[in-house]
Amino acid sequence: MREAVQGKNSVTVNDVRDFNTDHIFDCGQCFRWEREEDGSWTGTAFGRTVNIKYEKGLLTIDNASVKDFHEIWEGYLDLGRDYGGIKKTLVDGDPAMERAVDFGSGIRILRQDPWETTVSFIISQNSNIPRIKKCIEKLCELFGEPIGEYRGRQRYSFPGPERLAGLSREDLAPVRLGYRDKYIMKTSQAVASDGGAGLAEAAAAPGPDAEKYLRSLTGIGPKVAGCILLFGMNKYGSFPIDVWMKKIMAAMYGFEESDLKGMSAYAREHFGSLSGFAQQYLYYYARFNL
DNA sequence: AGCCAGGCCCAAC
DNA sequence: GTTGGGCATGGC
Repeated sequence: MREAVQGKNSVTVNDVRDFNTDHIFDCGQCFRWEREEDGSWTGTAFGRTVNIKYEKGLLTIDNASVKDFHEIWEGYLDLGRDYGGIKKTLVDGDPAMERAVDFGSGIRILRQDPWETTVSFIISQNSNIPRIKKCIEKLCELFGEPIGEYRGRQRYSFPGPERLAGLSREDLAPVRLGYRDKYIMKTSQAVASDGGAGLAEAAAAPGPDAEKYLRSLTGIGPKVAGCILLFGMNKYGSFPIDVWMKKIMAAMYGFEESDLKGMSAYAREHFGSLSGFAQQYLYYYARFNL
C-alpha cells in the first residue's frame, strides 16, 4: 500500500515512477477523462470525479480522500505494479519495442470497471475516439446518476446494466450510437439477466474463460473482447488488434496487415503474459507516429 | 466531398 | 473456418 497524505480535499503521493498522465489518459484505453489547461486531467470512474496532476514524482489527486485513494485510485491507477521491470523485459533484444516504450514511457493500464469497459468498447467499434467520448458522455448524462458538481459541471456515474437493459432504441437515439444501439440493448439485457454474476465471474476467471463469456454477448468480437479483457479484467496476456495495431505491426515487425493470426502468435511467443502492456506501448506509438 | 474510424453480424462459400 | 458486404454516424 502506498503512503498517501491528506490535503485540503486532495491526496498526494510521493515517489511515483513510470507515470505520465498524458500517456495514461490519451492512449485509447479510457474515454471519460479530459485534459485541463494546466495539463492535469479530470475524469470520472467508480462513481467519483477527480482531477489528477503529476509532476516529478509527485501525484496529486484532487477531490479525493486518503480512504478513496486506497479504495479506488491506487488500484485504478495500478500503482502497485512495477512498470520499470515490465518495460525492461519487453525492450530486451527488441529495438522496435524500445522506440515505442521510450515514446509512451509513462503508460499505465488502468484497472477499470468491467461493465463500463464492456459498454465502452462495444461503442468503440468502427468509430473514432472523439466520437466515442461524446457517445459515452451522453449515455452517462441521460442514464447515469448525478454524483455532484465538480469544477463547475454536474457529473454523472456510468449507468449499470439494469438501467440500460430497460431502454428502447428511442430512449437511446439521442446518444447517437448508430447500429450499435441494439448491441448495447442486447448485451445489457444479457448481463442484467443474472444480476451481473456472469460478468463478475468472467472477470475473476482465467483469460480464455472470460473471453468465451464476452464473445457470447452481442456486439463483442475478438478485438472488443481483447480490450475488455485487458482494460476491464486485468488479463494482461490479451493483445487486441485494431487498424492501428495492424499498421504498426506491419511497419515494425514486417507483417502483412491482413495477417492477424501471425501477429497474435508473435505476441504470444515474444510478449507472453506481458502482451497487453506491449500492445499499449505499440498502439500509443502508432497513434502519434504513423 | 469523401475516406476512415480501437469491428461485428450474417450469409455464402 | 474463412471471406465479404452491409452497417450508422461524425471527425477530419
